[in-house]
Amino acid sequence: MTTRRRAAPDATRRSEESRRAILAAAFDLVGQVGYARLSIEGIAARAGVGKQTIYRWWPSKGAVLFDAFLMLSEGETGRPALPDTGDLEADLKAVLRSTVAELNDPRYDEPMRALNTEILHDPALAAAYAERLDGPLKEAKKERLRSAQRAGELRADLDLDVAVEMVWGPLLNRWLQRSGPLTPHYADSIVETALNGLRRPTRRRRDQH
Amino acid sequence: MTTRRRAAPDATRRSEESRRAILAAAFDLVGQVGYARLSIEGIAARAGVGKQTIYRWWPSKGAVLFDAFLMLSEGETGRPALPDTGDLEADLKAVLRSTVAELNDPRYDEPMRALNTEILHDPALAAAYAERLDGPLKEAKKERLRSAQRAGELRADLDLDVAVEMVWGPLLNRWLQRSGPLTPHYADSIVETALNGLRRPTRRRRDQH
Amino acid sequence: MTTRRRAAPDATRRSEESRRAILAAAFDLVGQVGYARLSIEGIAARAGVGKQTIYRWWPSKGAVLFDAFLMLSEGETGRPALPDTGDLEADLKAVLRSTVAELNDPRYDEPMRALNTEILHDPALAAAYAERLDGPLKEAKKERLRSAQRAGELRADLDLDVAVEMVWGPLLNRWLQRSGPLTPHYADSIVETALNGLRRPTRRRRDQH
Amino acid sequence: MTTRRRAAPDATRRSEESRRAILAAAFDLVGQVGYARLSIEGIAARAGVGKQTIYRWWPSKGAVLFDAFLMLSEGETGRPALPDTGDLEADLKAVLRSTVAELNDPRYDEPMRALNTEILHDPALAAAYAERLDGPLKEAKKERLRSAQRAGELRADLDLDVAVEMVWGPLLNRWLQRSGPLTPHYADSIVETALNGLRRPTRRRRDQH
DNA sequence: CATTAAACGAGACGGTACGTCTGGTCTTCTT
DNA sequence: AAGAAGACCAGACGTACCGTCTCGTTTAATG
Repeated sequence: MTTRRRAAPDATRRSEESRRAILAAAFDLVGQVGYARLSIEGIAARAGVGKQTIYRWWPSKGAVLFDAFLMLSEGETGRPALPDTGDLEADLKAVLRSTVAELNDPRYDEPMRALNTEILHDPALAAAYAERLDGPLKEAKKERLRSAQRAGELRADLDLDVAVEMVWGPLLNRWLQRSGPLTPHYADSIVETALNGLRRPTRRRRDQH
Repeated sequence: MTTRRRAAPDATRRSEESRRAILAAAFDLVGQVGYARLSIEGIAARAGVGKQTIYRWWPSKGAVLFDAFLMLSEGETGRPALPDTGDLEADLKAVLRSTVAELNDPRYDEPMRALNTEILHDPALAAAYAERLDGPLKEAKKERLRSAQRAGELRADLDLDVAVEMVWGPLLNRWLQRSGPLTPHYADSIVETALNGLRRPTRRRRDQH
Repeated sequence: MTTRRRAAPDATRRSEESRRAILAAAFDLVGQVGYARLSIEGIAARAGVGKQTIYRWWPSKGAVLFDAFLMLSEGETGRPALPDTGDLEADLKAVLRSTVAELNDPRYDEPMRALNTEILHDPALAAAYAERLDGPLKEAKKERLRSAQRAGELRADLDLDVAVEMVWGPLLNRWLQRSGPLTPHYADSIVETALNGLRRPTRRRRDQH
Repeated sequence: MTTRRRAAPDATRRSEESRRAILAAAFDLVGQVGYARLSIEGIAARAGVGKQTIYRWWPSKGAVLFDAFLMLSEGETGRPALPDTGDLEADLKAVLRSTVAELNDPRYDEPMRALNTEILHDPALAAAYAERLDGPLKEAKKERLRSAQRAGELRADLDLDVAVEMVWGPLLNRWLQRSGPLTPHYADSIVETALNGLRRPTRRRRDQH
């Protein structure tokens, strides 16, 4: 379905070169000056492009940024997968530790905060994010959990969406709100707590075996 | 948030009336026009106040908004506490269900998103938030968990900070990123999963008793 | 006005239909939106023509407008001539009165002002105007004066160019600068003043005869 | 009568420094880049002024230019007067010759063409021009003619407005339309022709004395 | 008649300037 | 001295056109 605004630009004539320059400029700039000072004018100037070329193809600053992330993620070949050594706990700890490292890297921190700012206020962008950027990643996470489920490591009746959020939600939240330090130990702690639960294990009845 | 520039304004002469008008205007406006279109000019005009009066007492738009929330929260007397019926699971479910309801209320949704936007980009504001707004609430949450811990409901070796994040992190994250619907059932699901953990319970050894 | 750039376009293939549509659109538009808001894009759109077709055949907006006037004037057959009843004063008054009427007609006023704007700033266009649009008309004016000169009505040593300017200059100037009302009485007044001169007639010496 | 748009700027707070800088910049720029390329942005940049400061006080580019001319003309002390040696013809020739020189000076040519362009299209500006810039000058011209009239040099029944236009109209018109060269000889020719008229003098009857 | 090269409509492109809006500073007058 | 008011410099906003440059698609002269 081709929803069109105004005079529907002709995508077949679109300049691929300009598109890439714009996305690269947007990503670079957001890392340099932060999201608040990121401007369409700045992107256009840095990309060597007319402003109209941005306005013609993107509805908002956030949409440009989103596509910039999309371009990066599409650079990665194939669909993502989490390591599966058979030891779920170790695998999750490894993944969360690397996520922690990434979030502590200022090269990724600022752009990702910028993207999250837009998602926060733009439901359409949030949907696009959920589908195109986070989607494949989340599927990989669920797939890893499903594998562990089949191996009998996880409860059979788990809601995998909730399970994924239980592992990654605390981490992302602490990052977004800066409510605490992001350390490898914290990553481990999340995994252990999520896997074991908060509840004190109760004694099993004797005849259970 | 009375960060000061230059020749420190004399707080004793500060107009309490203007201060309240500004904070009220900020809160009203952010709910009406959204965060992106919230402007200092708009707040000043709505509050019937000169722009300089805002710049004199607050360093940024976010700081005004923060103080607006602070004013609201200080309306609530005493320090907050979670219900404690002795049944942790039921209590948490009740609290999360009411949080879900609040987040679904458009009157709170937009202003709270606005506040989170600022926190996202301003570490100083994030610290202030952690200390003055979220702090007391988080303490209440931890207190409820501590109580359950004392009652033997929770593991003794729990890191309560992580435990709190395990319960509220998924919820806040789903809200911020709009990555799924916020339903009462979802609230319940979080609580159950967090308490029980993801792991399939292993059989206890017989000699445990 | 077929000034050419680059690889001279092949005039034999030129679309007469497009040319007429462009000139008509230009004339219509300048009357509707005024000269300041007349744009090549607007002309092209109104004429149902690509912009390049205009840029291919005309060097400037003014050149298009000039050709539009030229097209109109060439609609009039043969070369123009002023009435010659033998009474110069009456003939000039009649002509100036009709010119006054034309200049007061909003249908002609705006387009002619537009043309004069361009002439004001573009010497090449001024030359083209002098040669192709105003030229024949001026020749007709001079011819009428020459006829009167032959009849002994006018001084033998008159510079006819100056004489023509003496009659039409004041009128055009008042119109361009809106420095006064354009009335039939004004037309008469110009003719009388120009013919008789400003100077008070001196008494002739007796021996002149 | 204080016609106001929007929120009526408070003229008492107006920055005289900015005003002068803007007018000077406008005059300089129009002489350098011509009227077509004169832009509000350019004026603001050259004047070291925010664009809004121009938009706040002037309705159009032409109005700025007009005020720039006005500032210049008000530099001249007192009200203008034409020379009056008692010999009208000589005085007029001197004045027209100096006008011719001025119009041939590129320093004045371009700015004055620019002003005339605006007058051409903006009746309000034309009225302001007639009243404030051209007005005093025209009054001086009429005064000189009136003096000659009193001295018996000119007809008693002359319409002085028409008379003035008869002398200066041809010159201005030839300048605006570039319909011929502006030479000292041309200046003389106009004066002579205007004074003597086009008509061949008729013999006086003998009994006139 | 098919070929073919130019003109054509369409419109994307890098740009410039528009007129508006807001940010943050400074000044003036009032309370 | 603080506050309301608002002018100021600065600069981004989103739009309109500029003049150039492809794109296919007519269309007219030629081989």
